Amino acid sequence: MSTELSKTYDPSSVEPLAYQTWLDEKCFTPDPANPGPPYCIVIPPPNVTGALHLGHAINNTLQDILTRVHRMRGFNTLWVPGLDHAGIATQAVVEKQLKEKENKTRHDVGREALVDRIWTWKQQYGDRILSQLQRLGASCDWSRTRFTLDDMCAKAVRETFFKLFKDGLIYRGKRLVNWDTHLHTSISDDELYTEPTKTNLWHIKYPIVEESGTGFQPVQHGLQTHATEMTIATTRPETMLADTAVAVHPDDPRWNWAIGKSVRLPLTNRLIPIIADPILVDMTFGSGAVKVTPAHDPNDYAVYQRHLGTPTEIAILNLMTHDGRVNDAHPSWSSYSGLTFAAARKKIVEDLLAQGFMTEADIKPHEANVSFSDRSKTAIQPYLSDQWFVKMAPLAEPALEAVRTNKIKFHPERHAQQYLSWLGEKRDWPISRQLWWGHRIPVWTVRTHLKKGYISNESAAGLASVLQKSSESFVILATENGIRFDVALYREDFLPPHPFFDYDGELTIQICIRESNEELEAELAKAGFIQDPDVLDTWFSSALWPHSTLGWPEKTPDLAKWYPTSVLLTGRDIITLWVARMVMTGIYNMGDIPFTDVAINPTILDEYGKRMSKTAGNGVDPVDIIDTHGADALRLTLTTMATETQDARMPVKIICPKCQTLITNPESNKIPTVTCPKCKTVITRPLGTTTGTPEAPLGRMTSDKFDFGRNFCTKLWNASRFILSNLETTPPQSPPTALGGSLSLPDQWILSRFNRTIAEANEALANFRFDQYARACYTFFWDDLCDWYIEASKPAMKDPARAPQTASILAALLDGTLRLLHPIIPFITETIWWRLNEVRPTRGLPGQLDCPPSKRLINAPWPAAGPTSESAEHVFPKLQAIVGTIRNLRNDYKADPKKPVTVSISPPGDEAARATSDNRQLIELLAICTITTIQPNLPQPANSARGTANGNCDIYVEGLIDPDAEKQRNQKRKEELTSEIASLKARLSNEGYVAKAPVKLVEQSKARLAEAEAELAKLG
RNA sequence: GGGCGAUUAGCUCAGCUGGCUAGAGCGUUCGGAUCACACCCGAAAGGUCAGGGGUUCAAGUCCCUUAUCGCCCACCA
Repeated sequence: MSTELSKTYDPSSVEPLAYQTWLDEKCFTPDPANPGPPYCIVIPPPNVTGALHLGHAINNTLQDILTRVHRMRGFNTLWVPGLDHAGIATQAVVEKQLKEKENKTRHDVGREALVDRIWTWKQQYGDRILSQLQRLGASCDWSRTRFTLDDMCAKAVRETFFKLFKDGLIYRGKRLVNWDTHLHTSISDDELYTEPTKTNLWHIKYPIVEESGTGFQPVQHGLQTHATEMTIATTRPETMLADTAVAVHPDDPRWNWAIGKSVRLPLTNRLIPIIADPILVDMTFGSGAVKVTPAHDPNDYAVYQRHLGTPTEIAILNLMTHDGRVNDAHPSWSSYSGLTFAAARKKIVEDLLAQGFMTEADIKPHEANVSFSDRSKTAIQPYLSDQWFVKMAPLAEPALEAVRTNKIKFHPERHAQQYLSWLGEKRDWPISRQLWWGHRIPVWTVRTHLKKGYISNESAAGLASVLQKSSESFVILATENGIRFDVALYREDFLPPHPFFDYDGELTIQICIRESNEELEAELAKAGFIQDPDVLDTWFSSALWPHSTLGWPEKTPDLAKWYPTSVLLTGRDIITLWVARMVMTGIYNMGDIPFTDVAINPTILDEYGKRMSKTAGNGVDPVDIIDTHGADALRLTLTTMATETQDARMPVKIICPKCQTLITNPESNKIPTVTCPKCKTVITRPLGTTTGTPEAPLGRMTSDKFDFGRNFCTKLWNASRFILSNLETTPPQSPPTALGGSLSLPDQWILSRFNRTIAEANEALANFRFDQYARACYTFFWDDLCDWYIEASKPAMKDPARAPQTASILAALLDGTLRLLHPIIPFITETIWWRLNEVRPTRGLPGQLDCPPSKRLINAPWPAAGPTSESAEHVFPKLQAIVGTIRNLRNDYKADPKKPVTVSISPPGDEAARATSDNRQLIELLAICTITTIQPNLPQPANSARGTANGNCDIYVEGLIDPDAEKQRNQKRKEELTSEIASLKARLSNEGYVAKAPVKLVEQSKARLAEAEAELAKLG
């Protein structure tokens, strides 16, 4: 097969071949036994909710860059790919689809069937995601692909849960969840939307009474007569039935005298205390008195928790049934029980009015933000429920320490703040979810009665037999009255005379089983134990990702080699949810941090400034871009966008599938189709998981931002073709590139620039400044190599004496450029490399680029930075400026583009004159001119146009006679110089400047002033 | 309300620890089918660095403040 490069660059013919070659040769699959220091990245596992968008593309491109760079640097490099089951989100999309297509709820199909359907979905989108990553060029080790629900991860999840349970870090507690009273399910915050809703603010009078038990006497306070009732304002009057306190601000003179007294709750006759709570109550809002309904309002629940265990502890009453009606838990609610909350509100308002606790004037229109369920579109209710929690304090402390002591570093650093402040709160982590898609909580529970000395009833007797069978595979926890009854121990201790067996009374017994064990579970079921129906928060499994993917809890060679991993690359939105938790579980399970660096990549926004997201449906499929621009172009463009700022905006257009017209993408994602303005085709918008129909084909997206990358790749392709064609016709110098003292100025300059670029790339990569890395390579290749060195090499290549060495340098530079760029644009560089290997198998730079080169670029060593030449980098730009000045004059005077002009040059001194003379040919070629004289202090020839390069080198172009143009030029130049002189003079006459600024700067200013004045004098 | 960030050329963005003529790509204008490349080459125009204060010999860069926008978190009885 020929590796010859086609005349035009076509990514679609290059990319699949290169990728397949890497796969075939197992370039991505490392062996832990191989030499080389470990380098490992674990992918932030994409959710299987849908396909990847450009946000994922940038994240994965950057990971691939680090992976490829380190592979080239000789590290034993592993990039672990994988997927996240994304509990709530995935179940939600499948349930939504079920509803739309079959009008069924999950209860209609049942747990097992729903989970099967979700697996089907996972298969479809999981495969899609992996193929997207491959199109992108990700050099992941696909043989190690993980999924957060696979057996390996499940084992890690079970082990971690068991460990936490055993250590007493998992407990059962109450929590307010968002309850969908229509679907009878709790839903996540993500599935809520709030809408300003017109409602009322009801002002209800609560009579104040002396402390409970002393009768309902209106309050007299000292000599002053205080109010005998409190007016509280509420948007939800129906919840008053479950009020358990009224809160006021302790500093509020209107009410603080009443703290410790009570109110008689209207309609129920219950006495509830007046308490002080400076956090809940805003003195400036409303009446300054707030009703507290802990079971039905998140803020009020927080009040309940704050006062728990203090003298002002308050009660908590749940008013609601699971379908959103008033329950019958309290006798005083009897006239309302069974009513929906809406109906109860109506009746309560009527009753309050009738009984004089409120007048019509106390009902005022109000607009409030009401939360609705995205799925059922009904108002959600806060609902008190039992949940599992992880205690954070013991886990958080070492995780905080790891970042405080710089064992883990964030890039950019500022993101550590978010991590530290969130973890610092140490709020317990609710880990149970009322879902079916996820890791089932491995706890079996029974409520039973124990009698002293023996387990009394049948189910508990069954327990005894279960216990006999099991080894160290379970932990028992027995609780009563919300207090942990400490009997949690291993089996060998779990025998009489353990205090457990002396307990007499009702007990809730929880058994956590370490590993999946069907036999044991069957025994438990027989003994009346029921497995918890809930599943774990999806973050519970992803928190283990860096060690679970490497095989933990088994002691695998992978784990030994690659844990801790090296860098975690992710978006800033999950620093708390994910990064912090990985650090905690990593330290807890492994005794060591999961990674040493956390690099945060920018968030990709759409053209309207909204975050690209799967659920929002404004994501752009990277494959769309790969099809229009190529994967390398996509990668390069994204890499240059990876700056330290946090956002990157991405304007996109929809391509009309019929006429290819580019259509502006509408902002609202509620618009499902667009119409092509040209051919009037109706197009389905590519929103998340939408697919086209025959009537409305799916549009695809593109963006001209990626022209940047495509143009660069084309340029690289063409320049390579040029260099290769030169190499084909020039005999190789042996040994490869003996770069002796015969180097010309351009040779020295370009090699120096090359070495500087390597150093810049290294530094940028060390700082995770991917944009700087890409730009350093871009500038070197295009501006220096193509625009100057290749042009300068053209005459050299025609000179038989100089051609072999020039060719060797070109070969080395192409080789080095390909190595430097490979991590960013792997496909095209690999393809060119193959051809270069054929055309010039021996090449290199001693000590920098190895020779013979490796067969595949992906395995080629990263270039070592060589010496730079200060003098070459000082002198060559002066020649560039001379060329620039001549070109400028040619343009300004409209010289015939093909005809050389006659030029004389007056450099500022003998040394400059020599350097100019030495490179006369180069200047003549690049500026299309013939140089007649190079001499300091040259008077201006007659009929010549004048320009200045480097501030002090006069250049005269003869034969360009255009008095008007000259006048205009001179005038403009005079103005520039005059203003520059004025500002320099002002600066130099500033005593503070001359006294305090560095001497070097002052000298420079003086020199520049002299130059400018001299030039102005010449202009007359 | 708390936190983070942004505001620099028409657009999208660089500009590190303050240093003297603020850069790039695209777009625009002018010129160019030259034997690597028109997805190209050469040249040019275009910016009181969001507004206002302050520190300093010197501010796009540091500090304060105002405005607008974005994201994350907490969300107002």
